[in-house]
Formats: sequence, structure tokens, C-alpha cells
Amino acid sequence: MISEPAPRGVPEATVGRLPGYLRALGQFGERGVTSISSEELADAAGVRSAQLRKDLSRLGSYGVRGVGYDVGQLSAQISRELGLTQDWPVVIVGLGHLGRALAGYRGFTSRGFRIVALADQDESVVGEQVEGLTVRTLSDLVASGESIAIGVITTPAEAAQAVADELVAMGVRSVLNFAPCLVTVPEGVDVRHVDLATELQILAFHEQRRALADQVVTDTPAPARTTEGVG
Amino acid sequence: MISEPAPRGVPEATVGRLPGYLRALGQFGERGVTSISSEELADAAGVRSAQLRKDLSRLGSYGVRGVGYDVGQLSAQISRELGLTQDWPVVIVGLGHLGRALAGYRGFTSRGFRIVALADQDESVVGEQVEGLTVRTLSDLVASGESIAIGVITTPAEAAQAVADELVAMGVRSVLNFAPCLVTVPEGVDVRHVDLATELQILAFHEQRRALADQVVTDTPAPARTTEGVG
DNA sequence: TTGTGTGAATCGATTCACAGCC
DNA sequence: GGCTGTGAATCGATTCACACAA
Repeated sequence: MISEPAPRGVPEATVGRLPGYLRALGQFGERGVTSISSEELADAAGVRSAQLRKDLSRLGSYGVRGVGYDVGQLSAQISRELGLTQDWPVVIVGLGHLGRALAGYRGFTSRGFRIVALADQDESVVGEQVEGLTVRTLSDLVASGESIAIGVITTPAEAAQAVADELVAMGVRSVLNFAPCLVTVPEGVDVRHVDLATELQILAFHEQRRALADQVVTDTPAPARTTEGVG
Repeated sequence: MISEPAPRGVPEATVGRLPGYLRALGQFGERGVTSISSEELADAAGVRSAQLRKDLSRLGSYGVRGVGYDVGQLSAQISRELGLTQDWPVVIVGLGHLGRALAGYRGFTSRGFRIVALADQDESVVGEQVEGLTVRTLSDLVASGESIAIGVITTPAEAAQAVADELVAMGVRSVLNFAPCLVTVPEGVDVRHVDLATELQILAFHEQRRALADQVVTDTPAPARTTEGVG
């Protein structure tokens, strides 16, 4: 059977791990490794080998039993699956430090994504050259009628919804929102929200839990201990 | 029964949503809303009301049947649960645009987190004043013996593991890694990895799937094909 | 009557364990 | 013999639906 391109729906959880596999494969490729087992690749990607194999089996069979996977072939297959063999025009709206960080970030500028426009409200920023592009206003960009696939919002929360509306109006169907607020978009448009503070708060939760556990272990006045210390 | 602080293990999925609830509650609080139903809060946080109620029930019962939740009381409870009523000293390592963005980000500087140190390798950056702090080298910080709870890595991938090792050596037990690579840490240390490019790649996957679906609808030329073309 | 809190049911994702192929 | 691919089992998370409290 000739390789099917996408054998039905790939689960979201799997899609979320594919970028990690791709990164790990890239590292092995750079080191000249051409073949790899699910065990090795899973270790490098931080998952279990059974998980990796099940994930990859969703894209079709690209491994060889008793041998492993071909690094180049698997990279190509995952790239294709993720849509990274195409060229997605991206606009970044909001050129504070975060917007500038993303404008210069390799993971953004390479691998299928091409940043074709930068926009900001601030008069003092518009016209500036950043990463080889001239910063424009969003209205200017909308008026130009340029085709954009993905919009990245790195504005303050107050501006995010208005920016999202304008992006949608100009035909953007994928939005990556870094502003610390929810934005709503019409049916058929995809939004992903990344809140940097959320991750920190999750860490704080675990840190506190550990601190509480330690407390129980270190200063328990009573002799008999109910729980043994973890470390 | 008087409010228990943490009635056993809260599921990870729930913990991951608590920051979202807290943000939404903050918005309602600012607007002077004092009481809220699970329906309203769930809408504002982008989840279903049943999910919200189940999540909140994990922290104990803080709602009133037939009425709803008290905005202030629930905020306080979630903050306490997440450990945001304490003060966590944070260091940011790597002062490129991303590091600077985080150093000035409200979600980082408020809400229980206090950025107490900034570190970088680059000679030309060390000594600079950023957000009221003097940038130091990491070795300098390690030598100072200051107590740090959370380390944020915003260096290039090449430096990330070495930075993580130093952070662990100085007693940091929670690490937030923005570098596009996995870092490994000893048992008992918590690492969270945020890869900004991953989110973009997930968007690209959905964008491509939508493009393919459109294609099938708009132009289905041949009646039966052996392999359907992708690109 | 309203809306929380929660057991029961459902759904999905992970892990196990081994058949099948190199 | 070694490693993939995958059904079966397990585990967890979401949703349903309603008893119960105000």
C-alpha cells in the first residue's frame, strides 16, 4: 500500500507532540544519525516509547520492524503532516519586547513560517525597521489587501480583541494570542491562547505543594509518621 | 465544616485551568461584580459550566446553591491554592527580547512573583539596568548564595542545559524553560517547557487540514484516484 | 425556583503486552 | 533476536443529569 497522506483524524494530543518529535529528529539529523529506534527518539522527546509508536502509527507506517525509523524520512513525514512543507505568511501585531522576540525567533522564521508583516499602534514604532521589515499600522495592512494566513497577537490585553477582529476581517483564519485575555472569533477561525503567566502559576502550585509536604516531614511533633518523605 | 486548605490531590488538568479562572474573576472584580454563577464564569474563562463546577469542587465548596460564587472569596481561595499568596523569588536568565518581555510582564511581576535577579552571559549586557535591576552573571548570582525559588530560562538552546544545572546547584526547584530544547534535572526538581514554535506548528496543522477540506469541497476533478495529491 | 455539588456514564488518552515482520 | 504496530486493558478527564441546599 502506498503511503497515505493523512489516514483520518489525528488526535489533538498527538498533534501537540509532533513538534517535539520533529525537533528531536532535527537534532539527531544534525549529528549525522540516519536511523533511530522508538526508544531513543522517545527519550530525546521526553515521552514513552509506546506513546511515540502509537503517535507515529497515526500518520501511517514509516518504521521498519526490527530496525527503527529513518530520521530523514520521518522528519519529512511529520513536517508534511504539520503543514510545514508549505509557506505560511505570518503577521505579528504588537512590537513590544515579546513581538520582537518572536520576530527574530528561529522557530518562527524558519520551518514553513514567513513573517511578512509587522504592525503596531504606537506612532513612535511605526516606520521603524525590525528584522528587515518596516513596522506598519494594522489598518494600513488591512487596506493593502495582502494575504496573511496566521496572525500573532503580542499587544496588551486591552487591544487584543480589536486586533483579532481586524485580523479576521482581513481573512486570517489562525490566530496565536499571547495577550493575557480570551479573544473570541467567528466559527471557522482557530485561536490558540498562550498565557506565559499561567505556566508560572502552575509551577507555583507544585512548589507550594512540595513546601507543604516538606513541612509535614520536618516539623511533625508527633513520633509516628504517616507519610514517608519524598525528597 | 471550616474550609480545608487543600483536600487531597488536585488533578493536573484542573490546576492548568485555575489561572484562567483567576484571570476571569479579576476582570469581574474590577467591574464591581461581587457574585457570579458557574455559567457566567465558565463563559468568561472559555470552559463548560460543569467543568468549572467540578474543578472548583476539588478545592472545596465555596459556592452557594441557588446563588453562585462570591467573586472575592473565590479569587482568594484559588490564589491560595495556587500558592500566589506567598512571595516567590524569581530569576530570569537570558536577557534577549524574551527575557526583557518577561521581566516587564505584569503577570510575572505581580501575583506572588517577585523578580529578584536577572542574569546573562553577554559582557555587553551585564551591568545594564533592566526594570530596576542590574544584570549579573549567573556565576555571580550562584556565588552570592541568594535564595531563589523559580528560575526562568530564556537563553538560546545551546546554553539552556548548563543554565539549568547551575540553577539546580543553587537550590532552585522550579524551572520554566523557554529555550527550544529539553533540559533534564534531578528528581525532585520541576521543569515546565514552553516552546513558542510548537503552538505555531499546531496552528499550521489545523490551517492545512482546513485548506485540504476546502479543496475537496471546491475542486474534486477525477472520480476515483489511487493517491490523492497533497502539494 | 435556582444553581451548586457530585455520582454515574461517557469519552479519550496512555500504557501494556505481544503478534508480526525484518 | 530486535523493534515496530496495534488490539486490549487501564487510567484519567469530561459531560450528563439530578439530588440537594438556599
